[in-house]
Amino acid sequence: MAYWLFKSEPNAWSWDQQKAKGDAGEEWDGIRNYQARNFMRQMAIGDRAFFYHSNKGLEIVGIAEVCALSHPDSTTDDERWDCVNIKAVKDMPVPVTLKQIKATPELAEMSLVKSMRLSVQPVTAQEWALVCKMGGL
DNA sequence: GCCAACGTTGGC
DNA sequence: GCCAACGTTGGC
Repeated sequence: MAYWLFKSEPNAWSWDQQKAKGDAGEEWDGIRNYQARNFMRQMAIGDRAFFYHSNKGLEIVGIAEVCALSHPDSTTDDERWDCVNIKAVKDMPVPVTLKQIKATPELAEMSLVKSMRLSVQPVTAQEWALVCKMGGL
């Protein structure tokens, strides 16, 4: 199983909205970046992902799971863009902030720090375990 | 709201 | 195929 991180502006699509969708999940559409798309194409059903609030919050607020493989993005006719669906799994008992991540040497290599603008990113097993621990899981 | 970083576009 | 211009993202 692989680990990922999805970024969303809470104004556009928040963790609460994601949770409201329940197990049905929701299409992670609107991605118009090749790197992010390529990562989504690599995802498998059951892969876990952090749900990060950008712009407002700046913290990892929950854990989601990939529940549909990469398919054409329904919000565009442009066939270049694919996306997966994700569903909320659980809240982070204690949200892990960007500030904390930046202050943690073991997490200095995270894409969140290194490639700030990438909206879908891979997370290593080590990073996953540590962030979960910091979040109280 | 500003602005730096960075990805994409398009003219040559 | 290069690179300048432009648009977008996202932290501050």
